Amino acid sequence: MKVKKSYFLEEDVVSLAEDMLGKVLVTKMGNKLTAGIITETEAYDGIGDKACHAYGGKRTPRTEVMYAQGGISYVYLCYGMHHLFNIVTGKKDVPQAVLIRAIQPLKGIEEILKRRNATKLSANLCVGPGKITKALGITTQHNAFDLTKGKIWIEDDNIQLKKSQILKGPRIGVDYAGEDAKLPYRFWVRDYSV
DNA sequence: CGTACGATCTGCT
DNA sequence: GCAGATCGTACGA
Repeated sequence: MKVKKSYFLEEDVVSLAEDMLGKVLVTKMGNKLTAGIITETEAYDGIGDKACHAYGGKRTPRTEVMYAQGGISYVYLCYGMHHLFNIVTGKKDVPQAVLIRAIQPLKGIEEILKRRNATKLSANLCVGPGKITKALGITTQHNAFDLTKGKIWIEDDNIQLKKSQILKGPRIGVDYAGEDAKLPYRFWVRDYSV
């Protein structure tokens, strides 16, 4: 079932990033339904986190959406060509977000393959933040979407993961963040199989 | 207004 | 393993 708004508000962003492993990210673009199990996430923890776009309370047209109440999307363009999908969490004016880095394709596999320009499933097909947006058809047009109402949502299908399957470590590509680059804010599932 | 660069991926070697 | 792709955003002038 679809998760409620309150899910995105009640815990801190780091706990949520870990908890989102095993949840299902679903998009419905036109009549194309695609979904995948979330297998890798990263937390970006507000104005005190040097790796966060809102570090130091920075507010720009791009980051503004992170200051809204949780439960909406934050999609932005990276390296001029990749759309990265984040889930805003927490209270209004607290700019936190969870970056979805990898999924395991679950529904609409054919459509996912078509969008990814692939002919068969492979281990790396939807591993990497730029790949999952392409696979699910997410672009910057889907920025600031309400994840409890629109064409993008999160489902809790009660998929059980063992504690021992969940690993954590430093985030990727945030070397510029100094000490904060070392924080264990990245979570992923190992040995994942359906 | 001009410019430098990024929470990356792919294809070729 | 490595370079090239490719452009919105942020920031300084």
